[in-house]
Amino acid sequence: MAQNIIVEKLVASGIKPTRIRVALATLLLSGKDQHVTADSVVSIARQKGIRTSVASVYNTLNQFADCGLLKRIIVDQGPVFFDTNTDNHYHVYYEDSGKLTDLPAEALQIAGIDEIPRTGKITGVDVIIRVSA
Amino acid sequence: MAQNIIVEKLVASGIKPTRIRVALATLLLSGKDQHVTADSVVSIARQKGIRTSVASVYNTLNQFADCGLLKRIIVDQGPVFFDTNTDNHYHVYYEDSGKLTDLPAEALQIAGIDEIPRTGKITGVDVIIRVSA
DNA sequence: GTCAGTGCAAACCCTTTGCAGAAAG
DNA sequence: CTTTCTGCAAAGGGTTTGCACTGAC
Repeated sequence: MAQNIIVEKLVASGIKPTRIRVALATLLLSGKDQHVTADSVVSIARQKGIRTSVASVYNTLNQFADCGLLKRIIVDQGPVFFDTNTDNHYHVYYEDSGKLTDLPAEALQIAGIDEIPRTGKITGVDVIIRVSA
Repeated sequence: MAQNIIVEKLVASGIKPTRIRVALATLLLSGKDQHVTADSVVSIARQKGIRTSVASVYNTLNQFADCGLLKRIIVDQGPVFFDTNTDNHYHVYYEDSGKLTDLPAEALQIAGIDEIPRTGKITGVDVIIRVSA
């Protein structure tokens, strides 16, 4: 079991590895990249027999996102997506289906970011390519 | 009065120029670029003595956005921003204050968009630079 | 007189919060 | 024991919807 690796990952991020946190981290952080919503995580978790609640899933996802284990992606006024791929990359959003796909950082070359007039430091560069039929 | 220019602009966009639509279009489309929310439009309108409702403001803003007179900008799970600048351009979002500022298209050079693997056509490229203190 | 447009309130979706019970050390 | 975590239900913010009324041709 890679359970101990998951636990280590949580501890390394400053998160106490409780039952729910380990369970959700196992679902989300040990497989391949995926885009989930709070709702979809509740479904997936229950399907796997993990007894939990909406509130706890939100708590956990927000914690994971705040400490960098997940990335929040906002595409519309609907639910927030959480991306298990935390590398620098971009997104393609299919407006018709609501599906979201990754775009590796190499797919786009963006120049000029450092020259942007601003006060404060850049905490993220979100790029969403919207596509429809 | 530039009222007739506003009416022409609505008609040209396929929108029947009713009382509320002309009033809001006058507020939004005749001055300089601004970022508004449904809520802020209700306030501004009432301040100017325009009697209207939340529902009508949403209806109107959504219509304007759907026909290209306004641009929707989604920055977080809060209210949707409507941008009166419909030119191709990007945004800087100040996470601490919730303020949004424009970034002219020339500020960033983005290469590779046309080569993105996709099905369907690109309806928008949203770029948000997130900044915090 | 017809039909779109408007306003109000209720409904809606997603998310957060308050609080009591459970679990962990 | 104490403290944090969890789950439920209720509240919250933003947006949309249902429906009756208004108003323009």
